[in-house]
Amino acid sequence: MPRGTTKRRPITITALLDAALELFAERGFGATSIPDICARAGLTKGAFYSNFSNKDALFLALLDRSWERRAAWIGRALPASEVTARCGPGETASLPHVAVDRQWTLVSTEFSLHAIRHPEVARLLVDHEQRVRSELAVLVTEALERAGRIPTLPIDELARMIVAVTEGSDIQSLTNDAGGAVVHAGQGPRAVAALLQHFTVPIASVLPRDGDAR
Amino acid sequence: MPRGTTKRRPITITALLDAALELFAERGFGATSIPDICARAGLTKGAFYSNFSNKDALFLALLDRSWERRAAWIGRALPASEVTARCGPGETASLPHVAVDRQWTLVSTEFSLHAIRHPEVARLLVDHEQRVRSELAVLVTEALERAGRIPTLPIDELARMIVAVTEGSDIQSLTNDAGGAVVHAGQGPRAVAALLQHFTVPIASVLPRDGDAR
DNA sequence: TGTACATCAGTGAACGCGCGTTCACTGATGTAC
DNA sequence: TGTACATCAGTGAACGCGCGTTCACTGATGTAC
Repeated sequence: MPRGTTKRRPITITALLDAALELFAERGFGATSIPDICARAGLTKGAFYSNFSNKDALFLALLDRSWERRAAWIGRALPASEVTARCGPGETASLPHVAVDRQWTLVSTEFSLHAIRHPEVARLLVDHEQRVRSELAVLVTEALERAGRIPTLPIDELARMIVAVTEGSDIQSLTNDAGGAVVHAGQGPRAVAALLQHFTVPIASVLPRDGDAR
Repeated sequence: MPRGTTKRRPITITALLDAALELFAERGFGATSIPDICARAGLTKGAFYSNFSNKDALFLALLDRSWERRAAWIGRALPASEVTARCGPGETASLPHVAVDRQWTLVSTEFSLHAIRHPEVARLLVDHEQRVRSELAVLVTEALERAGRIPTLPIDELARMIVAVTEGSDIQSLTNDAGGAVVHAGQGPRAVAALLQHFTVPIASVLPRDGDAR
């Protein structure tokens, strides 16, 4: 007599989430119906209601799953910033061009709009963003250390600005090249570089030099 | 025998656009139905179809009207930037806190998502953003002149970054304070200040000084 | 200014369709022995 | 390993509702004289 979850259930859930992610990116959350999602997943509507109470619940489940994947976003954003931290003024022009993740940008922006309109979702999102910023803060600090610089404001605030400028310029890039397959990050990395430089100082200007009296 | 537009029509159109703007901000474009809009405007569905062919057409008309109002956004963003341009490094902490326009941020972000998904709308949006950046460029240039600085990259690219960082941090601020009535712009102005400082130099370092030989 | 009348703009009933949701059912899954 | 069977997970038909859209109509608007 089966009690716990059977092996079929996670397969069904994955199929539904995959289908929903595709459709939310293609058409948007509001323009996607439950029958649409089931058809794309190759399942019936009953399968949907057996796993989620409604479209909002699926949205939250998708949000949960997507958050794990956002770690990849940080990995993508950081190499560019790292290059930057080593650069002097005026040398930031040749940053590597990072491709924008169209699907993630569309869906996460829609998540944000949804959160702004539903305070109980916003609380979840704020918690998540805090976790992402913590991870980002570690990576930024390491990159700055290697470049011999330290931040002049709380690292969390710096991370906040980096996230804001990246998301803003990702949307801008997608609008500018709405039809194209591969979209590049436009001015984003350059602006991040400017932030990293402006809100840090060389470590030498803070630490006592060799031979300094104490 | 009336031929042109009667005086009733613009009143009806304004009522429909006002209602749509409110509802799109409250619930989002996809979650707002045509009957919703008509009810809020105090009109019947026939009035809607007498003026617009469908919800997309109304969306474009609203976009058109909202663009005029975005001039106000520039006026709101600039004073903060202007203060900044006068500041030296480390003095950017006390920037005035600008309130975020919740309705505009929500609707314009949804416009952007809509444009990314519909290339023919994206073309309209790109044209508009270009016009906004031109206006912004003039204002930024003036502010920098008063501060005795000149940009080290094309002014349009600088304007692009300012728009990206402002929009990104507006959304972030709204998420962080989703319930509140008045939302402040968070790290946005500070990041703009950093950009203005990083991508400009004092005019004195470029112009020949008094007494320099030619 | 006033009246007659042509045209316009919004009304409200009607329609068919697809949505969200429910539920009796059946085949799949896993357990006990 | 094999069989019997209890439970689970997805099926698919059914439902009522509200959506988008149409259209004959009527009161409002503006013109001609």
